[in-house]
Amino acid sequence: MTIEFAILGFLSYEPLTGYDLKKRFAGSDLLHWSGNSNQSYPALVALRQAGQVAQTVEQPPRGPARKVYALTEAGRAALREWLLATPDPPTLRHPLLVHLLWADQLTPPEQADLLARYEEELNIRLLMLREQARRQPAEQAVRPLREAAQRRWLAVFEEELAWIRELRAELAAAEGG
Amino acid sequence: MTIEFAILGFLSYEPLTGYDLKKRFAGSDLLHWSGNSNQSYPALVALRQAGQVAQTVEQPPRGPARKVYALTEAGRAALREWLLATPDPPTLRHPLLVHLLWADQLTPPEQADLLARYEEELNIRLLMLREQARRQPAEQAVRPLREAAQRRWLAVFEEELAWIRELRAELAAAEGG
DNA sequence: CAAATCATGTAATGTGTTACATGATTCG
DNA sequence: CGAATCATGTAACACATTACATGATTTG
Repeated sequence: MTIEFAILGFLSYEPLTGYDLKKRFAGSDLLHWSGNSNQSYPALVALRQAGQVAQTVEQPPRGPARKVYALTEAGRAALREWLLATPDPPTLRHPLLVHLLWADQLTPPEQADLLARYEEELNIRLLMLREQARRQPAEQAVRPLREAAQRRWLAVFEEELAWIRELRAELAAAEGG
Repeated sequence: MTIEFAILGFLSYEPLTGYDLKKRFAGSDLLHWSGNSNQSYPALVALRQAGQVAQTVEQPPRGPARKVYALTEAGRAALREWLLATPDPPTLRHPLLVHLLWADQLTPPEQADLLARYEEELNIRLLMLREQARRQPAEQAVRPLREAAQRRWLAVFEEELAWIRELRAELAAAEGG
C-alpha cells in the first residue's frame, strides 16, 4: 500500500495542498505515513503525472504560492479500484514479544520491571491516541465504516493494555504464591 | 529494533550458522525479518566485528564450509542489556482500516464483499500461524514468557478475526433490517 | 521579538524485500 | 535425474525517517 491511495482518499472530500496532506498524515496514527514532506510532495508530483490529480496554483496577495490539488475523473476511478481490492492482512511489529522470547533469562524482578515499564509506555500511547481522536472535528456526513475503523484502531491498543495487565498479574501471582 | 539482538537471542541457546538463523527467521512471523540472506549474513559480520560473536569455520569431508557462530561474553552482555531496555509500543500497519476510512463511498454490497474477502485472507493467515506454531518442536526447557509471547501473537490475529466477523454481522443487520 | 505555523521542497540514511549468483548434496 | 535443501553471499530496488534548507506570516 502506497501513500498515493490515501492522498486520493483525502482529495475525494476536498481539494488540498501538499501541506494540508502532510498535516493530515501527521495527525493520524492509523495512516502510518508520518507526515514527512518527503512523501506527500513527490507523491503529488507522481499522481499529477499519472493524470489522477489536477494542480491549481493560487498566488495570494502576499505570501508564498499555494499548489492546490484536486481529484480528476481518472483519480476518482483509481481510488474506487483501490477501495475494491482486497487489503492485505495487518502487519504487526511487536518489540515486546520479541523481548519475551528470551526474557526467561532475566530474574523475576527484572521481568516484572520490564513489563511495568512497557505498560507505562503503552498507557502514554493510549493517552495520545485518545487525545488524537478527541481533536478530530465531528464530521457533518455520517460515515459508519470510517468510524468503525477509528474505533478499531483504539481497541487494538486497549486490548494490548488489557493483555499486559493480565500477564503482569499472572507473573506476580506465580512469584508471590 | 535491529535483527542483531534476535540473532544474539538465538545464539544464546546454541551456536548456529547464518543459514540456520535464516531458517529461524523465515519460520517465525513474530520475528518479522523474513529470512532473507541479505540480513543475517551481514549482521553476523557486524556482530563479529563488535566482538559479540565468535566464528568457527567447519570444513566437512565433503561439501561447502560452514561458518558456525557462537555467543561471546560481550555478546551475552549485549543481549542482557537489550533485554532490560524498555521495548517500544507495537507498530501496526492495517491496510483494511485505511480502506475503511473511505469505504463509505462504496455501495453496501461492495462493502460486504470487501469485508468477506478480507475475512477469508485473515483465515488463511491464521491457518498458517497455527500450522507454524504446531511445527515448532516442544522445547525441553520451560520458558513461560516465550510461550506467553507466542500465544499472544496468535491471539492478536484471533481478536482481529472476531472483530471482522462482528463488523460484518452489524453491516448485514443494518442492511437487512 | 521569538516561536509557531504556513508552504515548498531536497539530501542522507536506515531498513527491508526480491531477485540474482554460485555450487554441492540429498531426497523422491 | 529433477527438485529441494544446504550453504554463502551480492545487487537492485522499495519504502520510511530524520534532518536539512528556505522564507513569509501569524500568534503570544
